Amino acid sequence: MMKRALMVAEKPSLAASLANILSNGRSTNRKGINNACSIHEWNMQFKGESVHFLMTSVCGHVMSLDFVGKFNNWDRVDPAELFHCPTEKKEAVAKLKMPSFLAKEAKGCDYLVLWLDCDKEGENICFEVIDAVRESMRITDHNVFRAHFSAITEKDIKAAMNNLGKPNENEAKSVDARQELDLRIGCAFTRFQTRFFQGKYGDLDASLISYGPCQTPTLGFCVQRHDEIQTFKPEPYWVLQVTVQTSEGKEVVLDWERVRCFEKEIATMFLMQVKEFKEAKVTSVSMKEKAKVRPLALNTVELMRVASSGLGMGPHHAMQIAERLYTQGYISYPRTETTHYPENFDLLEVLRQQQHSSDWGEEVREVLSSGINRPKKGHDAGDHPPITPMRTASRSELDGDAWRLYDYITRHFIATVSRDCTYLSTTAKFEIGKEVFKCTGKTLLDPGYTIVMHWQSFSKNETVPPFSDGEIVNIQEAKLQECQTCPPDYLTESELITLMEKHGIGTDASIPVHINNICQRNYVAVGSGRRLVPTSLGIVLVHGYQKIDPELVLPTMRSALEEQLNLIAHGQASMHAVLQHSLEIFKQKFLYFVKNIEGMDQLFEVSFSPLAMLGKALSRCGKCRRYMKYVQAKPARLHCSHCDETYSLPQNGVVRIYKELKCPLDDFELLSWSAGNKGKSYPLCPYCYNHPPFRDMKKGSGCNACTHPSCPHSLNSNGVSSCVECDGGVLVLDPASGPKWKLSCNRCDVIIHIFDDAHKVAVDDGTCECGAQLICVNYKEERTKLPNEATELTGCVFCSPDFANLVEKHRAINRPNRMAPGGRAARGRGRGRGGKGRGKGKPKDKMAQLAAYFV
DNA sequence: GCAAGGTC
Repeated sequence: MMKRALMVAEKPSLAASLANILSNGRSTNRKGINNACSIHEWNMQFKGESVHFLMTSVCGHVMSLDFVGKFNNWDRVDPAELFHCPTEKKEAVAKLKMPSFLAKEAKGCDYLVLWLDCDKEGENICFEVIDAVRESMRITDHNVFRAHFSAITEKDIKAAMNNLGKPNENEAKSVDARQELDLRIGCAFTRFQTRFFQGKYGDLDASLISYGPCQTPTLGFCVQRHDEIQTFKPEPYWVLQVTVQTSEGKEVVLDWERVRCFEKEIATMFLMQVKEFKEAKVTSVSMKEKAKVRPLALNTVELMRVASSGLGMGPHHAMQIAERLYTQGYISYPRTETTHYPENFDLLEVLRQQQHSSDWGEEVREVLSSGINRPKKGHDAGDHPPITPMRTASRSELDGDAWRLYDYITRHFIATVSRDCTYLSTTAKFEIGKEVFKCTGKTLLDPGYTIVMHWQSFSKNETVPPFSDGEIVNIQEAKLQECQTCPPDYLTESELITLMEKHGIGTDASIPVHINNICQRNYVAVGSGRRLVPTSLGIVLVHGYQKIDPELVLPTMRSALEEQLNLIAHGQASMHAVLQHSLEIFKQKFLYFVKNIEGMDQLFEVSFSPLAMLGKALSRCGKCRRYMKYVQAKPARLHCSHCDETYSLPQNGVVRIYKELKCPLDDFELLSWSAGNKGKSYPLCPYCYNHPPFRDMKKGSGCNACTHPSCPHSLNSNGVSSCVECDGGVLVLDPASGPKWKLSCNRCDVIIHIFDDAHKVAVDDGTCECGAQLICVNYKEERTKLPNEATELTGCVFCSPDFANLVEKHRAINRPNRMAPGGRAARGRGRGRGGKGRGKGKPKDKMAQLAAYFV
């Protein structure tokens, strides 16, 4: 039987190109089970025999790192634990079913050839792929290969195929280490600061106060510029300005060679000296041919810079549009670091496609007829060719921003093969006494690429009148001009991208994400000219880090971390050693930060208002009976200033008091939540919403204990009875506890299990002499445990003899009393074991589920 | 709900 080889690329587009090259255009194509990846097949000689090849791809990382389930609970986990708690790899995008897709295609394969991108992330994905196919094919040292390629060209790809190597485990491990460090450090700091400041201030206007080794230094750049502006002290200075008249009577303003002077007396002295003369003498006229060079081929970072500064589009938005242009076939792959066209890149063909364009066809035809200029030598990062147009588009087929981006990409491409713009730079020097002045001008020789990139062309007034050596001209005016030094302006997005690139913060793909993050988290706002103006939250955060531990916000922190990771990649240190070392350092930094958070808090105090000062009284607290305040600013929440407790609420809706009713479990006044005017509303108890009373009930799952007519927890309904073991306690029937039904008291620690295997249990309308509500139980006929095969029984769990055999009453051990005098225990009741199913899901689903138990 | 990195 013919042997089979599975080949895997990093993304579908690359799999298609590789298959096309390797099969000489003879591959067949089918969709994979996840509908995202295609499989290209053909036969080809390999290792001396004909082999059936399958070329497919992943979509970036197959797996991603996360904490194991219970450590994702912000309430129960101390963020310091995140530095050592267990982690696990989860499928990066569950709906792509990537591991099972790969496993399926690997079945019956004899070879695995990895065509992941040739960088550390790609190396890491190699091992994710190997892990995914391990069960389906026998993986040995001899049947797994790694293709090393530096450009998607026939020459390079075929050479890679003929010279396969092995995946680099050290590089992959360095990525594993990076993932773990980023996860643990980022989440620990984020959770701590979010909790700390959200519990104190009501007008932060941010639901998350995040920290990240990339996003925080990014914010740092913006705040640094803000500080420079704030601390800037304008200084006056004086400029000696002389206007002369040419022989043709034209006025020309000369530039002073000393440029400016910061002392008025001295400047005045120079002026007096100059004033003694009526004429200026031209001492030299020099002319030099200079060039404005054509641009380098376009890569992602440059595209983002231009989109922001030239087109007013944010980098995130620009990349979304670029991606759409790419998938529609208008441009080449838009994520690349490379600024150098591959040797066999058909520049002429791409250019010819554009020659009939009504927008730049004329310029293209000119370039074609005069012959293309060899593009400037750029940098080949070995990833993808530079960004170029792939087919013509007209203004009508692309909408606004898509057209503007396509227009730029195409003009940029044409410019890279156009001539440089050349001009004559003329400098005339003048002497007035001992002072020297000059006047420079530019005369266009050849507009070159600026015809197509017209916004870079010369303005008309840059030419200089034809002075000649030794010429004497009249001085028309000499005066001092008083000026002031100006502060820098806020950082433009384009400048920020340059800074990030320079300091190695983020990658071409993640730079827009980080910038987007700090905007969305309300740390910076985008001002006019796409300048990034930090908000008071952003400023206070950065100043706080600088006060406690400046390294946390330093751009060098990321590169220091990368240096450690490189030790792993180069095999100079084990992953374990590096992780242990770096995690220990950051854990100490974290603990120090927590201990000294007061320093940051002092800054918050000045800019923000404490929760207690904000909001309006809304509903009563179940613990102290005082009114709690509703804080409307994001995230909406309730705050009891007497108990100093904050209760989160469902977001993006309207919260009102609900009929002045109280929750039977904890005496908190009930609220009604509705989504806008026409949206559905449901009642909720603020305490139960934060501390679910039943096991399996997700925090924040909506109506927990309330008096909504259809809510089973209501006293008016069927879920709650009085407890007669204690004074004033309420027995709650846990609707999710069947078939071992459970009633538990919210005041004493009684738990009553009843009617194992009962089909349905409900609290009846009737009341027993002892004061408890009657309980009604239903069995299915075949499973009844009642005398005479009855299927229904109503009675009291405390006194009815009929119930004696069916009730099991005990006291919970170590269960904190929900209404203990010293304040309510934080833990809810009766969440004995984990599990899934009932009690989960959206509020409305849960209502339906609960209702089903009691109707 | 959290990071950063791939990519769709």
